[in-house]
Amino acid sequence: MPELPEVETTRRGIMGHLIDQKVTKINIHQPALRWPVEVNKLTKGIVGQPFSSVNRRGKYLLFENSNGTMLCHLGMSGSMRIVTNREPPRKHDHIEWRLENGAVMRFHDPRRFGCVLWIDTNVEQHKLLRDLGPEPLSSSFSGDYLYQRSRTRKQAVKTFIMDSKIVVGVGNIYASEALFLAGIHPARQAGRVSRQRYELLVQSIKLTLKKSIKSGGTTLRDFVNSSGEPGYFRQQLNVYEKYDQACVRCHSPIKRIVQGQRATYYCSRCQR
DNA sequence: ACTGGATCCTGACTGC
DNA sequence: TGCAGTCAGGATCCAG
Repeated sequence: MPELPEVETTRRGIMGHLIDQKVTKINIHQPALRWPVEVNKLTKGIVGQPFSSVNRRGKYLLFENSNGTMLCHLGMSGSMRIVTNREPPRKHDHIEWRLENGAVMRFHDPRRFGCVLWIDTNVEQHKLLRDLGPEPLSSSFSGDYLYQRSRTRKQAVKTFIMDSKIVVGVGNIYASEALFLAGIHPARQAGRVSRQRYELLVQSIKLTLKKSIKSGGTTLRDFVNSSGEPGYFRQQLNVYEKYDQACVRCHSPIKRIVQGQRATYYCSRCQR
């Protein structure tokens, strides 16, 4: 489910409810997530403390308090909601955090590809974060950067930009969408894209992500924000899940291929 | 160093 | 109705 815009939408939605509110209790109904939740460690780290900030690195959410950092990933089907303490938990609400003002945050994740970890060492050096590429909306993510990193790569440009060691946060939807905007064929070898076209691709990635954040992200099946509402960027998608439909630019039918076990959508006339 | 494939899991949907 | 097969916003791990 969530790519960078959906995670950022979640972060903005939950942040105001959490800051300076002590966590009074944590209930872990299902610890078997992507990695087992370390119940004692996590409980000890967060109960009795308020979170001082909620940050994002790529698709990871980082909840900081004076003891350390709680790191969450929403995986494919995860969402984080703020509800009242009277709302009954739903199926697949695996973890809940109770706050002193009565609000409750719940982590919902049917497929359980997400994770919730407690880190009491330097977060930036954590195994899951230390090798991550730049943030796509930062100035260090430039056409020149992608051009330099790609020179030795024979991999397809689509899987290349989805590699979090290259750049974080570009998932399956936005990779297809950005390549369409930039007019680059998704199967083109990363090492055979010109500097000028990488410049355009970087602009397209930034634009696509920014516009999606403005719309509250993309809901295909089940993404909801912290208030339980869907995102509305789906209406602005040009190619994703548009197989056989007319390209908005040239009207030829949108193609679908599979790359790295993921569906890719593109226009064979507009993208070379 | 780099690449592709298998893998974790549940649910929605399709076709027989 | 039921059952099998396919497909999903991710990304680690491992073999080659």
